[in-house]
Amino acid sequence: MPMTKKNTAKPKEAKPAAGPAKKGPAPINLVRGMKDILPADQPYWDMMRRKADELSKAYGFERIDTPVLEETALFVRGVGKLTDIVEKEMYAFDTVGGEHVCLRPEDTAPIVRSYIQHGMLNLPQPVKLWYLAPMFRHDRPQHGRYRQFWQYGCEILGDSAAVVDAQLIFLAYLFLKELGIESTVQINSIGTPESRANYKNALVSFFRSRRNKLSEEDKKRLLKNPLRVLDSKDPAVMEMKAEAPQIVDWLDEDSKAHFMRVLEFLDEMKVPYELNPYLVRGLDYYTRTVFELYANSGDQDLAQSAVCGGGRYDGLSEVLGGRPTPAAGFAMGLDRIFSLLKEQNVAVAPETADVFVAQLGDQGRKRALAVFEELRKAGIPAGEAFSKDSIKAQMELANKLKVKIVVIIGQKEVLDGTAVIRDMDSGTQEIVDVRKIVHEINKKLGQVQAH
RNA sequence: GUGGCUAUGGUGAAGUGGUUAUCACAACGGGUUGUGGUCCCGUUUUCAUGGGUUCGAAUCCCAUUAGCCACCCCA
Repeated sequence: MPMTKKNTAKPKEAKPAAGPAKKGPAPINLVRGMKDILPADQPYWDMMRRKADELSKAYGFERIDTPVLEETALFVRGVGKLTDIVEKEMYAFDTVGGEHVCLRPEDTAPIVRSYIQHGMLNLPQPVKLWYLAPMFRHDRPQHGRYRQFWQYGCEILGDSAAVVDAQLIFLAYLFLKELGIESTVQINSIGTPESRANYKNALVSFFRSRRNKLSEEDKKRLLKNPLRVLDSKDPAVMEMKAEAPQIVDWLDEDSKAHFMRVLEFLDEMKVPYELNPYLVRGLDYYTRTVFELYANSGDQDLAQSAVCGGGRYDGLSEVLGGRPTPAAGFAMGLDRIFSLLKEQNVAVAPETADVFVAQLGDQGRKRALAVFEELRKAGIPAGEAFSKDSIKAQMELANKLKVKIVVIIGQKEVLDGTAVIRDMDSGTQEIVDVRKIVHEINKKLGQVQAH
């Protein structure tokens, strides 16, 4: 559906006698970066929603929904003022009441905000929460990257144990696996803010001495967020990286021990992972464990093959004005998983009715309405087209819906107190007592299933 | 935000300067008013938008918009 007409303010009325009246106002299009999830794709989304619900519950998480709109300050402080998300990707605006608000770009900060505001520290710790909701970032759209995108995430607040990190990673891995997507975990530890600061200094002085080899982009990064230089795809930097100081060597003893324990648990749970000393995350709140999950299937070269990101964020609660609260979590990009599911042609069971209620004539229609309702109450979902008069059109529709049997009620049947039951595969029909319709249909469905 | 590629009915395509723009699928209607899947007939809907070059533009040029790819960043 192309058609674009944003700047349509042009006066085009100049020629009134141009011919037959045509074209009303220009069609309204989707806002850039937005996406409709159409009925044909819903089965995939249902699969993901159901799996998220099932696994989260099984692992002791409780659902939470936070508002789409939050105070802008929440993310400026939580995610980090200098991160790209906050600096240039937020849908931020002032309300008529003068509040500074924005569409949430992620859900971890809001959840911590909620944890603090509702005194969840008085609940038995840890508090385990999950969400499945749309997020908003004003990025340049691409396949698998939209301005409104859906995330499934889990957060564990109030627990600093290494096993928590591992369990979250395992859960993310399991979610993908059970949807039929094999993935690999990339993992690293970025220590505490203090140990990281030391490492940053070492890194900066390392690259400073080789400053002339850096691109303009990387020079800027070196000033703003030195860790990100490690992410650079510049071949020159990739080479230098090998000699650059590694963060593992700068970790404090506690962080190192924590990291080792996380890895041990992952080994125990047989989660395939790769240590990636260059993995740093773009959000300021992370401490210690950071990880990303990549789908093995799909196009490996695609920049959007990262489907999940997460880590530990022990300092976030304090930054947001709460008590020190260790925590960790992950966020899963459902739009990307959806594309993978679709590419892999994962079988999704379309939800179709087995029965169709067809009617003929006004009397027939009235009786059919009652029969339809009777079936519904009996737990038999049925298709219908009560607005259509032609039996032919109704049969065509029944055929397209791939129902197994059609109940036909016309004038004659109303007078006789009967109904016609047609087996759509064999084309055979039988006349039954309309008062026993539910029983007859159940019997018939039982026979059909037996084949 | 930067660069590259692309843009033909609802969908997938053909058409690279010359008359009424082609095909398939889909949708809707019909094949004498009580029966689907096959078949036959018909109908609706297009050259993304704006401008330019030309006797003539879907076709060439420019701008805009959008999609995709890479970067940036991230899920």
